[in-house]
Amino acid sequence: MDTPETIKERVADLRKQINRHNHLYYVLDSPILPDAEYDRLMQELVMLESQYPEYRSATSPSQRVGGEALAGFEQVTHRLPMLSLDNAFSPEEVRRFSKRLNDRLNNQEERVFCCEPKLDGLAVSLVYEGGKLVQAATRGDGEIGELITQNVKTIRNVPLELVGDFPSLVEVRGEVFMTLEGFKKLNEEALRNNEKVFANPRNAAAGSLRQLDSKITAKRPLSMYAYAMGYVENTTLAESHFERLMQLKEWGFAICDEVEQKPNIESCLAYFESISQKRSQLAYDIDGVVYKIDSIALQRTLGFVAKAPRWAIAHKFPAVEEMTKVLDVEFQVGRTGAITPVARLEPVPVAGVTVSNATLHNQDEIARLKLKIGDTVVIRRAGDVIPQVVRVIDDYRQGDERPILFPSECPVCSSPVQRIEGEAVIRCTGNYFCRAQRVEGIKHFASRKALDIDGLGDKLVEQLVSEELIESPADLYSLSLSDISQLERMGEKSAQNLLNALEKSRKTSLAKFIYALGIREVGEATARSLAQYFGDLNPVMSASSEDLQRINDIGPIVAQHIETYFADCRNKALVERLIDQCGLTWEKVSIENAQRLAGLTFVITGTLETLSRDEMKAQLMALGAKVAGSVSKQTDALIAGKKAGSKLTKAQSLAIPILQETDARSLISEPSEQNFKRLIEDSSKGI
DNA sequence: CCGCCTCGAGGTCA
DNA sequence: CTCGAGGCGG
Repeated sequence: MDTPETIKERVADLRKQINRHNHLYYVLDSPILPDAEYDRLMQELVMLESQYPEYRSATSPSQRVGGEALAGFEQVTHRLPMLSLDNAFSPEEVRRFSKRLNDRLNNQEERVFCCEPKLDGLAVSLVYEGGKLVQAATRGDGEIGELITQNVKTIRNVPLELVGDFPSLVEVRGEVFMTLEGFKKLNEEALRNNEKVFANPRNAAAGSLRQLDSKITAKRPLSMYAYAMGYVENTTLAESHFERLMQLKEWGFAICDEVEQKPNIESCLAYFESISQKRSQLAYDIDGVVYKIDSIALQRTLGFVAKAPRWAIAHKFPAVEEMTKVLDVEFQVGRTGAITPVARLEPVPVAGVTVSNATLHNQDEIARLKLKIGDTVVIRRAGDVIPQVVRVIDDYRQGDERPILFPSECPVCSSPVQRIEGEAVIRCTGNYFCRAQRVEGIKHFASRKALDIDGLGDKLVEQLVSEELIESPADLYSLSLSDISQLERMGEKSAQNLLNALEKSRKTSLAKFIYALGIREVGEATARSLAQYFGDLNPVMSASSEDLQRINDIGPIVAQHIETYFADCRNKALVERLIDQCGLTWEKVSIENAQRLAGLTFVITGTLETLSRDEMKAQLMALGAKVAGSVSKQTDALIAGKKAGSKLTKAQSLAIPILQETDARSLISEPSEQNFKRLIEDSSKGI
């Protein structure tokens, strides 16, 4: 008899069996059950769950066959940003990386590294609460990604539930990829069904994860290897990266077999050689190897630069080179008026993609290459993606090649071009009168890293400008439904979508707003520094070049660009209009950061080496911390530089934790209570 | 820069 | 139904 109890038990039993066989098959690679039997178990489970909804579960292995299609992907903010890695293309660069580490750590000891192949797939972030997979997201821009939970659940070697001694909350990062065998089979089947084939395994994997219907994803041969932990709560973790990977393995994740610990940088280079040898026999595509400082404590000390950890580097394989012909060279005008030559190439496949364009950067580059139109050239895809002309093959010259003539006036607005002494680029002097510069400025304003206005792509901006509906970013906000829908290929639906996106973009952050203005040399990182240092726009606008240079990483040139920008009344008018009329707003300082160190009180003493006490104070206060003048029982930690005096003695007598300058900097680059506690613990051990 | 997915526009056809 | 734009990821 099928009593509720027996059904419940059967469901639990099926899940247990399927999970076990999944693990044996996809993680341990040693199946003990025929596929047909596995399928039968799965079918029975799916059937029972559909018949008895009360026994359904978000982490049941039946999730692996996919579920309801979504209307679209939601966005999610990563608890810790997903950073990228610095690249090295030669042993020399790797050794320089090692030297940088040692210099920063102030000693020349050998360091243990964890080495792992760099899989050519896509990074994902998986969040487990109470051991259950509750969220999976793409990397996105590093801060905000897209929720692809139901798609990731179909990946067979991703555990839906963790086993063993796992933390109550853990974010795991890994690479989703397609094995070469899986890719081949998928394309063979596509060919049989007269569907289009995928260009390469990476794109096939990326495309599979972007399916709104997870039932399609479930049919794609995807795998994932975990390579790091992100945010973790409530557990003791190993103090070595390698050991942490082993912990991940214990919790049920697949880890790449080739991961190894190496005692020093030279053995990392030997590892690179051995992986290079093995590369063609591996079951998946890789584009290099990654070296990470193995000690988590050292990782913490080293911290991060703007978008990458200081303690890791990707050692990439040399790019594949191919030969093709330069059909023509065109000139593009960028946002700052820079005129860039672009080579139109005879399309040629390079490492799985067809290349038909390559930037030539500037006049010097063309002179260096001695390039002419009609030349046969060697091209490669440099560092991941951007095609590059490497050299001209002189032997293939026919004699009918034409020289590349640089324009003396802007190809768009016919203003004279200018080459500033010491700069490689030529620039259009038309500035605001140049349509191309205005268009590029608006594109930049709307771009993902700036105000992120969905649906406002290149073509649309060009249309809006050429129809004279807008000439500055501020004009975007006065567009009406009828303005937009009169355009080619813009129906009411698209127009309304754009209006909604514009409305949404009004709420932004100070850093994004500053970045969106498109001030020369002010990229994302600089914009963030400015926002964090000044906390509001007015002080940035009125800051002198000297004021600006007090910020780390802002030198005289960047400072001058910023000062010049805000000195121009047209720019001031634009900013004013954006805020007063268009209604752009942002939270005072970024609240998120402002609260990170809220409630902590520091005292700074002694001479700091890398920045002044005032700067350290400003940085800590920007993160919400208090900085007091004298040590008392209320002080959470004393930051002691060189030649610290009475404050140090007093802190010691009150048993107040003492942080070194490097600790404080680590705290600023990773501002969290958790990190603060760790630093305090580490420092107390040191005493 | 390129490949992939998705969506909307606008055509064709019923 | 087809086409092209837009968004995304590396």
